[in-house]
Amino acid sequence: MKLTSKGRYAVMALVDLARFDNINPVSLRDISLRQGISLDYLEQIFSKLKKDQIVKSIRGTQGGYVLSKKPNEIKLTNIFHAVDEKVKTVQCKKESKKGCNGKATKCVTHNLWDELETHINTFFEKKSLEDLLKNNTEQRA
Amino acid sequence: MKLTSKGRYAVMALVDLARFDNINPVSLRDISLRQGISLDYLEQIFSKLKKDQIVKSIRGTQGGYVLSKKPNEIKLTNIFHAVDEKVKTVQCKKESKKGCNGKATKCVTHNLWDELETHINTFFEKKSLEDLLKNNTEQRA
DNA sequence: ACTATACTTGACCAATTTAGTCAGGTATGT
DNA sequence: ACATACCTGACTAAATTGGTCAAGTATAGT
Ligand code: FES
Ligand code: FES
Repeated sequence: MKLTSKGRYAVMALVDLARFDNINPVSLRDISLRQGISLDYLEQIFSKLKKDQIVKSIRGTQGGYVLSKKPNEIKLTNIFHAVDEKVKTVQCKKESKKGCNGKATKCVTHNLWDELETHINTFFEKKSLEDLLKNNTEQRA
Repeated sequence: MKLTSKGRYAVMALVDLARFDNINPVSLRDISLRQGISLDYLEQIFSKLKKDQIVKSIRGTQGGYVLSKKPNEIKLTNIFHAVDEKVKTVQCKKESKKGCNGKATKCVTHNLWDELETHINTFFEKKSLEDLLKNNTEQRA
């Protein structure tokens, strides 16, 4: 089970954005430089974040991105959903009654993986961008 | 974040084994048929489980595999460790002081991913094979 | 009006990982 | 002897990841 860079980068970038967008929009170039993430890759990520209305874009010189909501309203769940970083523990179709290897019934471990998925998602639903900002300033103090 | 088949199959196979090894060793062929997992793939998995002393093997006709420990002593952690299904949320080296993109310090989200990793591992440390057996017989009742 | 900045879109790709298969072995109970 | 079933290592097709590249479009400042 591993977290992909896309998910990790999305959160890194948004924390960066949240810290610097107080006055002006933040350009992806700045985030790219500060966080060491490829600019081209960031553009892909932000187009998805925009589609889910987590950020707003301002074009032109001095343009950039701004958060659409307050940091405490942006949960990790929302971010991950936007960039298609989903937790997937089972292989069987969720809706179907069929099991994972084409069996007629759900396999012996199906419930376990469901529990696991819930367990992980709970974490993502609790954590907001604000939590991360707090954590970060505490560290610097 | 997704669970690989190897990890899922390992647990499925061990639950199956735990349910049927009361009297005789269980052959991989039986597990393969019951669980719908490729025999060749199961062999790879069981060689790892054996290396970590989760199962014992008995060769020859009427041979097969047996659990080395009681179901309540086998945690998911042990199983996953054996088959190299590890939880990996950060890209940076754990021991190194350096961050994930070659930066001099840990990135703004490092602590978060660490927390996440702990959160997931806690689940794996709590759950034992026995829990799964119980769950399964309850379902059948 | 021009230009630099910065968002926008879509195609493309190399490297890695996954989820196996295949081909041979070796040990052992009957 | 022979069938069963473990054992070992090499190999591979397909998917995923983590990007790059190219060609735009919109806007602020001069
Ligand atoms: S995981 Fe859903 S049936 Fe096996
Ligand atoms: S995840 Fe460890 S430094 Fe970024």
